[in-house]
Amino acid sequence: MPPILPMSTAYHHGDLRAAALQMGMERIENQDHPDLGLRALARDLGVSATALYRHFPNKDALLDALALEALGRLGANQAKAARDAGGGRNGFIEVGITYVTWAVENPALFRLIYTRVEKVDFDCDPTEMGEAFNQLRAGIAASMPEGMSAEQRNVAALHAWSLVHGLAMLILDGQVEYDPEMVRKTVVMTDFRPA
Amino acid sequence: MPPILPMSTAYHHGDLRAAALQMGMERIENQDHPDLGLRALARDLGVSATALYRHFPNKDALLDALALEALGRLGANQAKAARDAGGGRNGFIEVGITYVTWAVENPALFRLIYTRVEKVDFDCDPTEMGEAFNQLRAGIAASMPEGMSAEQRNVAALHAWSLVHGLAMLILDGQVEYDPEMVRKTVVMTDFRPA
DNA sequence: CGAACTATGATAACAGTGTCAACATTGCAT
DNA sequence: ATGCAATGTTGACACTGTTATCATAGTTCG
Repeated sequence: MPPILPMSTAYHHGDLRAAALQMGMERIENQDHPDLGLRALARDLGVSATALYRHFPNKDALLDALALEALGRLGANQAKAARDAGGGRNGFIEVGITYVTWAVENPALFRLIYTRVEKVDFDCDPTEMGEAFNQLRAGIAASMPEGMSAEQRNVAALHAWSLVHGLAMLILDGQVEYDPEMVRKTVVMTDFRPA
Repeated sequence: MPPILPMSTAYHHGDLRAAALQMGMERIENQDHPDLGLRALARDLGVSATALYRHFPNKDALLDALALEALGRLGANQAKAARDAGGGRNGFIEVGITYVTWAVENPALFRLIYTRVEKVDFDCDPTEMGEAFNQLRAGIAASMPEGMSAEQRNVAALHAWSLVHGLAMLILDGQVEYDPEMVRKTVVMTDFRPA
C-alpha cells in the first residue's frame, strides 16, 4: 500500500515526482523550446538521475506529464475566454486572439503540447490527454456562430482552430513578427457567412 | 584553389557533401520526424563521422542545408500550383490545398523546414533561406483576390498562410485525421469578401 | 519491539550522441 | 619532385537516456 503522506529525509526526497514536474515546468516556461534533459533536471533537483525512474518509466513519460499540465492550462485559458466573450462572431474573435496570445506568451509550453500529443498512445494516459483536448476543442466550438448545420459548425471549428494554430506557429517559428494588431486583423478577417 | 571536379578514391570519397545531403534527404523523406544522427548518417555513407565536419561546420549546418533543399521543393510546388490554378478565389483554394497535401505527403520535410528556420541567422545563409521563403510567400500572395488594398492583401495572405499551415500542422500532429474532402471544405470556407 | 517488506534513493556501467585534436592520405600546383 | 591544401581516419571527451545492482528508510505485521 503506498504511503498517504510523503516522507522527507536527507536520503528520501519527500515528493520527488511533484518536485520534478514543478521544476520541469519552471525550466520549460523560461525557454523557447522545450529542451529538457533528464540528468540536468535531476542535477538541479539535487538528486541522482536514475531516481526519476522511480516515478516515470522514461523521459517521454515525464514530458507527457508536463505536456498534459500545459494542455490543461491552455484549455482552461480557452474555456475562460469563451465564457467571458460569449458566442457568435465576436466570441470567436476573442477566443482566437486568446489562443495566439497564450502561445506567444508560453512558446515552449505550447510547443510541448503539440510535440508530445502524437505519442500519447504509447506513454501517457490517452484518456486524460483526450479529455484535455476535448476541453480545448469545446472552448473553440463554443465560439462558433449559431444558425449553422452541425457539419458546418464542425468545419467552421476546424477552420478556426487551424487559423489560430497556424498563426501561432508561424509567429513562434519567427516567420511573422508578433503584433497584436496584426493578429486581430487576421482573425477578424474570418467570416463564416454562408456562400 | 579548390578542385573543379571531385576526386574519387578508396580513401577520398569524391563528393561527400552532395552524397551526405542526398542520403540525408532520403532518410528524412521516409520518416515522420526529421530525426537525423550524424554518426548514423556517416555509417550509412561508409565514412567516418568526423569526415562530415570537412563539409559542414556542425550538425545544425547540415540540417539547415537539408531544410533549405526541402523549402526549395515546397516553394517550387507552391509556385507551380499558383501558376496552374491562376489567381482569385479559386486559385487560393487550389494553392492552399496543395500546401496541405505536400505537408501530408512529406511530413518530415515539412517539419524540418519550420524547425530549422528560426535558427537560420546562426548557421545557414539567411539570404538563401529568406529568398526561398519569399518564393513561398509569393506563391501564396499570387493567389490572393484582386480588388483589395495592399494592406488588405497582406492580411489576407497571412490569413491564408496561417490557415493552411495550421491545418497541416494539426494533421501532422495527429489532431485531425487527413481527409482530402475535409481539407477542401475547410479551405473553401475562407472568404475574403469585405465586411 | 523486532523482522520483513516495500518504496525510494545512489553507483556503476553500457550504448549512443556531437564534437574536437591529432594524424594520414591524396590530389594539385609550383 | 616537393610542398600545400583538401579531405578522411582514429582516439578521446563530455554529454545523454537507460539498466542492473546495491543502499537506505518508512511501513506493516507477527
